[in-house]
Parts: sequence; C-alpha cells; structure tokens
Amino acid sequence: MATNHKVSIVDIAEKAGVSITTVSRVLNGKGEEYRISEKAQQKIRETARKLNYVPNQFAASLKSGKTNTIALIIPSLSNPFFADIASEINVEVRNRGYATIIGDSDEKIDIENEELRQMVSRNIEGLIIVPCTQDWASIKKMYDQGRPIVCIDRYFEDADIPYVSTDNYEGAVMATRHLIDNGHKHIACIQGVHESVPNKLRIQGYKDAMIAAGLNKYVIVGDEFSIRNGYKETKLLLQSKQRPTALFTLSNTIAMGSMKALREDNVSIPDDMSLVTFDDHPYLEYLSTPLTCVTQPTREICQLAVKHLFFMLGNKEIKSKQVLLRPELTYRKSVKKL
Amino acid sequence: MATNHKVSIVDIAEKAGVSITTVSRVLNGKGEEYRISEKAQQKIRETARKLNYVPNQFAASLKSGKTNTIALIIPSLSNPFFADIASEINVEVRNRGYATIIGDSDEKIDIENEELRQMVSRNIEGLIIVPCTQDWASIKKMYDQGRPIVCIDRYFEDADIPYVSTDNYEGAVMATRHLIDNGHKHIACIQGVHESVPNKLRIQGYKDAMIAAGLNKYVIVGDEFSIRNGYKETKLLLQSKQRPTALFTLSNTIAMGSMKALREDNVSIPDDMSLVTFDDHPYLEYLSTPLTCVTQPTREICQLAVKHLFFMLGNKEIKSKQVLLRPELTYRKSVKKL
DNA sequence: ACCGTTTAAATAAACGTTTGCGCAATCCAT
DNA sequence: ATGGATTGCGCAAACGTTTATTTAAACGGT
Repeated sequence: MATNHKVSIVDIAEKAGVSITTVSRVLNGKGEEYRISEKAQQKIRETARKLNYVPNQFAASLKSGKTNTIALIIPSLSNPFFADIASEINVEVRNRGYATIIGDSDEKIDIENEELRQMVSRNIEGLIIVPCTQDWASIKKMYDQGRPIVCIDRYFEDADIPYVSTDNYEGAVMATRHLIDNGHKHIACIQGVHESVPNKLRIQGYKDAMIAAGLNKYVIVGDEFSIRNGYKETKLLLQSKQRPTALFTLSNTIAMGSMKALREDNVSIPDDMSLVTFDDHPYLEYLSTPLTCVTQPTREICQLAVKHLFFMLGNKEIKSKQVLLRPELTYRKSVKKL
Repeated sequence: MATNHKVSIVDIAEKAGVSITTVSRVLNGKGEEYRISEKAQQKIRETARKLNYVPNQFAASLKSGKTNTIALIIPSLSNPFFADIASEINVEVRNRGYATIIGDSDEKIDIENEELRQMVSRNIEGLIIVPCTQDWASIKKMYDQGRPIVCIDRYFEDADIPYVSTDNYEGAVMATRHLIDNGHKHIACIQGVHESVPNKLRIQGYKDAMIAAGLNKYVIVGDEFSIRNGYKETKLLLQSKQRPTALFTLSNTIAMGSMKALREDNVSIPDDMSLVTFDDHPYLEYLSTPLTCVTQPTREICQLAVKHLFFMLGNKEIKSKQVLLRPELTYRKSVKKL
C-alpha cells in the first residue's frame, strides 16, 4: 500500500519539475525571500503533502548545524518533583518551537556522563540539567566550549555555570524557625546527599536557625534523598535516648520514609511528633496529617531557566546568571504547638 | 582553552596518519573484523581521546540509517503514573544500548501528531506510545510503513497494532465486586476520557459486576482523567438525592479530586463513604485513609512492551501481539463493611 | 623466480539536506 | 534599441559519517 521508499526532497523536486534547491527553500518558508513564484510554491507544497514527506532532521542538521533541540537531564523521572520539572520545561521549550530530549541519570554520575555524551553527539543546542553530583568536570567543559547550559535545583557554587534554584538556606531557616516558634527544642534534621549544594545550604539554614535560638543540640542524620533513608533514620531516631519532638526532612521522599516509620511505631503526627519537610506535592495535602512544607517555586524556576537558556542561545555571549528564588512555607497540620 | 573547532574523524585520521575509513572502523569496534593492526588501533583510540572526539550521530545515521533510538510518547509527564512508565521504559531501553526520546502530548491529539512527526524526522527506529485519543490514523500509517510500534496502557481494539496493557475489565470487576461484597448497593463510578479503551472496559466491568449482583441502579459520571473532574463530580454526587455509599474512581487523579471534595464536605472515608480507585501510587499508602486500589503491573507492562518492540526491531517481520496483564486488588482501609 | 593468497589499509561514492553563487529571462527607463 | 535592475530559479559544494570496492604490500608454496 504505502510506498516503502522514503521520500526526500529529490522526489518532490522531480514530481514538481523544479530543482531541489527550490523545494528546500519553499519548504523552509523562504519562498518569499528567494522570490519563488506563488504557482511553484503551491505545487511544491502540494506534492510534498501528497507524497507524505517528512524532512530528515539528520540531514538538515548535518548541513546547517541547527537542531532546534535542547536537552534536559534529571536524576530520576519517577520522583514526582523532577517529573513536574520535566513537564514544565517541556512546554516552555515547545512554546519556543524547540524540542526537548529528556535523559534520566538515575542519580548515577556514570549514566549522567553517558547521557551527556549522547546529547552532544545529537548536537543539542543547549542543556538544562539537575546534576546528580558535585562532579562538574564534564559539564564545565561543555559550558566552556560555548554550549549554553543552565543548572536547576541542584547546582555548583564555584563553577561559574548559570543556575536557577530556590533559596534553600532561607527555606530551611523558615522551616526551622517555624518549629522553634511552636516551642520545639529538640529538632532533628534528616538530610539527603551530603555534597549537593541545596542539601548543604538547607543544613546550614537549619543550624543557623537553631543556634540563633540558643539551641545548640542540633541533630543531623541521613545521606540520601530517598524513602529508604527517611525510614531508616527515623527508626533510629525513635530509639535514641533523647527522642526529638520534631523532624525536619530535607525532601518529600525522605518525609515519606519518615511517615512510614512513624506509623509503624504508632507515633502520630503531630501529637507525638511534628514534621516539616522540604518540597511540596499535590498529595501532601491529603495525607493522614497534611504536611507543612517548604514550597519551592518550581514553575518559576523552570520558566526562568528556559528563558536564560534561550537568551544564551540568542546572543552567543554567555553571561553566567545565577538566581535563587524565594520559597514559601505552606502551613498545614503537621506541627504541634508545645 | 579548548579548541572550538568540532573534531571529526577527519582530524583524527590526520593526526594518527591513517585514513578516515580506518578511523571509522576502529571507533566502531570493527577493528578486528577488518584486521587493523593493534598498533594502529591503539594510536587511533588514543588520539580520539586526546582530541575529545564525540561522534556526530546525525552524520552516522544519515549514512547508515541506524539511530539506536526509540521514542516514547505519553499524555502527561506530570501524572505520576506516566512518569513511572517513562522511568521504567527508559532503563529497559538503555539496557539494550538504545536511547529513549520522550514526548509529552499533554493529552492533545494535535501535539501528539506533531510529536509523531518530530520523531519520524529524527529517524527513530521504534515507538512506544500511550495514545491520547482513539484517533489512530497517523499511528496506523506509521505502523503499516513498517515501523515497530507498541501501545501501552491505552490502545486500539480494532487497529491491529501491538499493545501491552492491563486487563482493565477484570480490574474493574474485582474492584466493584469487592465493594458489593462489603454490602454496598449504591456505588457510583467516576470515569475518565469516554472513548479510551481502558475507560470503556473499566466501565463495562463495573456495569457487569453490578448487574451480576442484581444491582441495576448504576451511576456513571465524569469525563476526564483529572483532579478537577474527580472533584466536580464528587461534589455533584454528594448533592444527589440518592447519595451513593461508595465511589469507584477510574484513576488516581480522579481519586484525589474526590478526596478533596469529600474532605471539604466533611464526608469521611470510609465511615461516610467508601472509595476504591484504579492505579496505585506510593503515596496512597500514607493518605489519611490509605486507599484500596486496583494495582496495575506497570513494571511488567513496560518490560514486555520493550521486549516486543525489540523483537520487532530484530525480525523485520511484525506480528501484532496484543497482551493484557492481570491487575491485583490492593486492600487498604478505604472500604467500610456495611 | 613466479603467482595466488592473505593482510592491512585507502579511495571514493553515497546519505538528504542547506546555501553561496551564478545565470537566463523579463522589465523598465532612456 | 540598449543596458542596468529585477525576478525566478538552478548548480554544485559542503556537512561528517559508513561501506563497497580497490590497491598495495607481504607471504608462502612450488
């Protein structure tokens, strides 16, 4: 039924009785610019449609260097926080006539690097990335070669690569202070990946807020942004001699693990234990106890990141922009007044 | 610092003092096959590394036709159910040495078609898709042209395109029967997109189970797999003269909307209203009332879909395979015994 | 010494576009 | 009638690979 030979502009040129040059120009909307007659344009477009022509991006990009494609690399699509980001970025990019190709590094630097190579070999014009470690060698190299890059969420403090993220320090201070204001003195913090900048800043914010309140018995545990980590550390904390009255978890995955542990040990939120977490999520509102959380301006972050990326794409001059957006504290029901 | 000229195999050939043919062969691991001396191989690989060579996929694919890329198109990345699917597919495909490029149709057929064109013009070798409507013209055309395609989750009953999905009918029967077994007689069903096959089958299962139990006052409302739809329809149901004692929602997004409406009206689950939903999610376990749900074997679906796709990729013969996997009922606390 | 084989590598033609030039035909003003 | 401008379009060379075909050298057997 359908002809199996892939139709190219050569075929169109033949059928329409013009040169491939003319076909190329018309199909790229440069008909007017090169003063191709209306009649010829009509004919070309029509035969293209008839033959069911689909341009070969590869050939086009090979010649022109333009791919109209940017890449997005995130640590884990199955994490709703990142899935949301992917979704947002995708529409922003599409609105600008570009396509996004998404890579999932699975929190592994090897895979991240492999994805990076893949992207380069696909001639992507720009990159938005949530780097999975602090190992920025490959990324920096790409950036220095003039490829536009924007980090979001996680970033590098000393690499001079543009980023858009949340003011994590401020968020942590807000959360901790909220707990303190409600009379809590023993507040434990369960953290994620140590070397990640957001994690470090959140920890710093937590510490500073504690110290400012004269509370220098702060407790910091954990090492992964995962459910498992939240679960394990909470179990441990519950067994410690000085059991905290409040938990500050540094991601919603960690919070989920915590909740699981608390439930298993019949510790109810907020009566027996208060809980504040970083990252909002639609579900948080419907939990047995709706969780008070630090809400990141995800949408704004994505929009700004894409905006910066396209700015760089335009002016080949790259000026490194580094932006932190202010988070909000979303008050729900997981904090008890002591 | 870094040279800005993109290095190609030509550069490598020059530096290494061999022809580009030889470079190409060595870098493609065909050194042995073409009996390139060990010495030459070493030298080529080394200069490639030194020059920081990244192959140009476009040029390679242009010539060879091989892209080692498959496409995944889903209706919405921000829906955790699909994000999970994307994540699973991604690793399965990567394990086979291929890359996935993901498209988000945003539940709009126009965008879906546009993505489809994009994918074709990127010479993808195969496609896994969760089609967003029953309008299968474009997909069927691609399939008939010999491009391997597998539908997952949603599919077409009469288009002879391979699919892997859940036995939605059976799942709905299980859920409905569970409610009936617990003494419920007034069970309302809130559905999603009418024309989607899974939706139709779920509705059919619900009806059949009701009728089999002699309950022919079934109620079916709603028209979208969305939070908003769940919310709106639940509000309406609560005001109806014959208020149901149980709700069967056909997706977890719908369930979330329902829960919001129920909470606002102080209707507690399961005391005042029982609820069973399609689709599991890690969070469901931690809700104020953990939701009983129909759990789809997502992981198996993805694995099987990828397996079929690569089977087709291998034998150019495509035999349409259509598979339904059995779901499970996950019992939690949202159903009250009447 | 000669010739068929094997070994090791190069030549050159694609792949489907884009694009810098170039050129014939028509037009308009003088 | 002439010639410069304009109009409408084609030629052919890239782009960075892959790969079928050739070539050249070395080898081994008689």
